Amino acid sequence: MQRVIPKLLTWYSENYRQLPWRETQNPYHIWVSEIILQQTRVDQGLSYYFRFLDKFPEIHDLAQGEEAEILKVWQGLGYYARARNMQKAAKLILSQFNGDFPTNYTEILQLPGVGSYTAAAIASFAYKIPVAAIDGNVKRVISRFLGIQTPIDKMAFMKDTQHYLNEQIPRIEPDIFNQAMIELGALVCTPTQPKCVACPLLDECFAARESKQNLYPVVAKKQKATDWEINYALIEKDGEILLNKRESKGIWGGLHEFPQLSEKNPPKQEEKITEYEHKLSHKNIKARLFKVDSDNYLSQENQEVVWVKMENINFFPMHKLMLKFVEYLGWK
DNA sequence: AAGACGGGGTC
DNA sequence: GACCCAGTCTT
Repeated sequence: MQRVIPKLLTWYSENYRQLPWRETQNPYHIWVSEIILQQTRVDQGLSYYFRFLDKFPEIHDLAQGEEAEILKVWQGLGYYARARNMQKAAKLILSQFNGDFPTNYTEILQLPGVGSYTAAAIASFAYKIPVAAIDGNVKRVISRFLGIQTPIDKMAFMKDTQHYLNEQIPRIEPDIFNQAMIELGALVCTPTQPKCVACPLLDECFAARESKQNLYPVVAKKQKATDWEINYALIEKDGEILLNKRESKGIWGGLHEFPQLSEKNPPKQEEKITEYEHKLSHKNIKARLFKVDSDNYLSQENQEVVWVKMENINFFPMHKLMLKFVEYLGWK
């Protein structure tokens, strides 16, 4: 693609979005932005970026923060392992790198929560290291540009594309090349109705030449959501309610929610307060909230419960489903 | 190699 | 309702 790279870079210089993490070479700031933006749209992540850096201005602050404090900043963004991993990584940077952000691809890749894309993004954006950052945007661009039949979610596609782009990426300003490829996928080479007339790669694009833009990228997997029913218990006593902190691994790890009912405390339909359906990419949840008398509630195993004054409930990090209940109860 | 992991925008 | 977003980790 050497012939179209100059056009790509010119297109980028004339069309890029001005974003706060593009105004800095601070590796910590860039790292924060890249983690937030994993599987997350720019519009959705933008306010979190500012709040996160406001709360944790330096790596040091992140390493020493309370986990609940970090999850509270992350509340509502999803994929909460990202937040927990960031603190692990911050601690690792203090202990293994003397508090300085690692400066090469291999070391950056060692950080928890940092995979091949994020390591390449940080290495190129912060240190101008010529390694291709391949996210969903870039995969789509390359899939169409070369007309690749291998599904983009297969390892072979990533491997081949990494090799291909690592050879194509300019040694001068590799960061701009990566930004340009990502931006092209986000603004022009979009999943549906790509704006090919505005594309700097049009002349050499396989899909455009064959009018097969809609046949690429090829995708193998289609994730199907499974059903999940949750029965929560509203247990109140002396102006306090019971909250459970979820275990750190798995869904909503480390977040707080009402205790869940089970065989030991079966739900009574007549005590139902309200119910919500909550959709995740991998789960269709039907959640009900029951009023449970604190005297009749039997303590359950594997629960880390705490009594909380109602007016303090919002100090605890909670998931979106839980927030629906809190809002319904008028506590938010 | 496949599944788990959130929430939200778009068509 | 399906797709997919500046993906990574676990099994």
